[in-house]
Amino acid sequence: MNKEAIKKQFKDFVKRKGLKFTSQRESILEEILNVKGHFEIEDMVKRIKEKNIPVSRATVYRTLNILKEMGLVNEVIKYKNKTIYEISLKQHHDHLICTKCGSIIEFSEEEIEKLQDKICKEYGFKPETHRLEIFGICKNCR
Amino acid sequence: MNKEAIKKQFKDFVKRKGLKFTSQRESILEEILNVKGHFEIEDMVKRIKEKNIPVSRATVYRTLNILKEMGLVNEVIKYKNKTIYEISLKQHHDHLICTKCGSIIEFSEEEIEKLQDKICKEYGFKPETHRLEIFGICKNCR
DNA sequence: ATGGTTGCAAAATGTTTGCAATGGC
DNA sequence: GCCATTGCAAACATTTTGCAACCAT
Repeated sequence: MNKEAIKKQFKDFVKRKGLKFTSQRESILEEILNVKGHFEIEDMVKRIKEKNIPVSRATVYRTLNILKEMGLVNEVIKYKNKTIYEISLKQHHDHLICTKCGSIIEFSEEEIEKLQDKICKEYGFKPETHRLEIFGICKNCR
Repeated sequence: MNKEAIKKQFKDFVKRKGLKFTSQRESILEEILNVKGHFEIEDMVKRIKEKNIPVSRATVYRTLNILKEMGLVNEVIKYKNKTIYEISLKQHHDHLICTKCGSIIEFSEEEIEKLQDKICKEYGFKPETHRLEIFGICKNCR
């Protein structure tokens, strides 16, 4: 999906909720779309400050919450008391996190998804999202 | 494993590291052993305060870090910016977390563990711990 | 006696919020 | 013009830390 289509999707979502499509929200979305992989909010704030885009930290946090609700970004990892997000355009995947260098490697495994569904059924649990994080030492750091 | 054995194990670990086995550390460990399931640090602090055990918040945090390093407790969940711990005596398991009532259900699935090992091998990644959290709505809340 | 440990309060970190001014629609 | 939104700073929540007094070994 291209950027314009996503932007429109966001605009529609916002309007449907009776909210407004402001220049700040647009800027934040654009910045997020520029990032390929994962990001932390504080990095996003810094990036925005560096580009002199007039958006405050509070607005970044508030917009991220809307985007999360909309499902365009996912809270993927909680590590060292920080939340790391990613844009959720790709197929679902999970993460290997190197405890030495902090690098994050993505993987996806259809089998694991299936097993999770099976388990949820067993417990009468209706899954919304999930997060599988494997912590360890990556190839480079070994 | 019984409490005394665990306590000894902790004592040995601490000494091996050139640290000291203090009454505060002992009290904290005892309190943790009294809890069956999961706990948040602040709850632990409250519990300790209520029992008039002379241990400060800072010491609870510091001791938890030692216990985590030792592998006796695991950071199991990061949810709403809180860390939830559990004692890691039982077999490894993962969690279903109800986003409505906050209840945590444990499950374990041998197959998932195996698949994770397989993936780590593929990536040359040496796993240390992992965390699988499935968020959704539990049976009761549906 | 030595050097790790404690409690305290202050600081650090990440995130949320109240409020007056602003700006979509 | 209405009402959501913004920026700011203050508030919050969780966790860490500097330091002087303390205590296990």
